[in-house]
Amino acid sequence: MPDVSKQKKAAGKLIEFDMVHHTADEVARRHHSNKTKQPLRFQGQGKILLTLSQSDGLSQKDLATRLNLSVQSTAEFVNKLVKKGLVTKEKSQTDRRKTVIRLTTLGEQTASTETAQVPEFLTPLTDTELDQLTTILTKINETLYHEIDEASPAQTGKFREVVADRLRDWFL
Amino acid sequence: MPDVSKQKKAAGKLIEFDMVHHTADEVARRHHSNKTKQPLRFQGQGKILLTLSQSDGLSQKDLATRLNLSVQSTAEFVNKLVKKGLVTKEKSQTDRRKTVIRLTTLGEQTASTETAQVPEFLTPLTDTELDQLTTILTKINETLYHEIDEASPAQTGKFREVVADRLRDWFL
DNA sequence: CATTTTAATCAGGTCCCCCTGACTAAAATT
DNA sequence: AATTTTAGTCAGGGGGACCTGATTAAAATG
Repeated sequence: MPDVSKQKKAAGKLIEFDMVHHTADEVARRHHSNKTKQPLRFQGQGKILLTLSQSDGLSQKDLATRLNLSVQSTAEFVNKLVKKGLVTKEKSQTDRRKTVIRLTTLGEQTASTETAQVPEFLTPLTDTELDQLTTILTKINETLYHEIDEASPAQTGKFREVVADRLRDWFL
Repeated sequence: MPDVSKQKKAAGKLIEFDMVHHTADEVARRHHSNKTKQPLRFQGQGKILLTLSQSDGLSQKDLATRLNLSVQSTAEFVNKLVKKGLVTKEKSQTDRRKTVIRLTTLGEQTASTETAQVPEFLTPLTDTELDQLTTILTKINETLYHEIDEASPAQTGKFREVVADRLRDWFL
C-alpha cells in the first residue's frame, strides 16, 4: 500500500518544480534578453504546429476536428502562425473550399525536438537518477494517457500519436 | 561524466509529461464539467495570492516590487482577486497613500496547499519511486533556484521564501 | 437545377498576463 | 510653504487561448 506522506512529498516537489521552473524561464528570458524559445505547449498555436509536424498539409477543418477546437479558433491560430512565418495557407486544388496548411522550414524547426536542448537543470543528475526519472515519468505519462482516454476516448489516439511522433527522435 | 542520451531521454519524457499533463487537465475540466481548481501557477493572480499567504498585509507597491511586476499589473491582479473574494483592500491608517492587501479566509484556503490534493497520476508509483522522484526534484529545484539567483540576485531570496513557505506543510 | 451541406471568413466577445503613459493624493524634503 | 517623491488609479495597448453567430463560396445531392 502506498505511503500517503511520500505521495504528498512528491506532489509538493512537483508543484515547487512547476513554479520554480516557470520563474526561472521568465527570469532567463528577461535578463539574458535572448529569444529563449519557450517550450511548445499543446495548446493554441502550439497545438497546430505540433499536429502539422506529425501530418502536414491538413485543412483547417481537419485540424479543428482532431484538436477539438472550433474552426474559428483554428483559423485564428493558423493566421497567427502564418504571420510568424511558421506555416503557409493555400487553396486546395482538388476541393477549392479547402485550405491546405503546411509547415514552412522555420515551422518544422520550431516544432522539431532537434531545436530543443537538454535543459540545464538536468545536467547535475547522475545517470542513475536520469534513468529513474525516465522510468517514473513513463509511468506517470501512461497514467495520464489513460485518464485522457477515459474522458475523451475518440480523440486520444491522435493526441498520443502526435506526442509520440514528436518525441521519437529523442529515443533513437 | 553524464550520459547525454540519458539526459535526452529524460528531457523528452519531461516534455511529454508537460503536454500530456496539460491536456489531461483540460480534458478533465471539459468533460467532467467539474470546477477542478487548476493548480496555482506562480504568475498573475496566483503570484499575488501565494505571496500574501506567506506574508499577509502587504501594500500593492510591496507586492509589485517583490514580484517584479509593474504597479499597474499588480493593481489589476489585486482587483480581480477582490472581485473573486480572495483578498481585501483597505487604506493603511499609518500612511494613507498605501493600500493594505489581505487574504480573506477563502483566499487563504485557495492559497493553501491543503486545497491541493495528491494528483491521481502519482498513485500508481511505488514508495521507492516516490522517494526517488522527491530526491530528483529536490536536486532539480535546487539548480533552478541557483539559476534564478544568478540572473536576478535581488529577488530570489523572497521568491524562495514564498515557495518554501507555501510547501512547508507537506513536509511535516 | 435547386437545395443542402461543407469549409472558411468576418465580427465581436470573454478572460488571462503584462506593459507604458498620464494624473491625483498624500507624505517626505528642502 | 513649496517642491519632490511615493502609492495608486484610469486609460489604453499588445499578446494569447477560446467561443458563438452570421455570411459567402464551392461542392455534393436530391
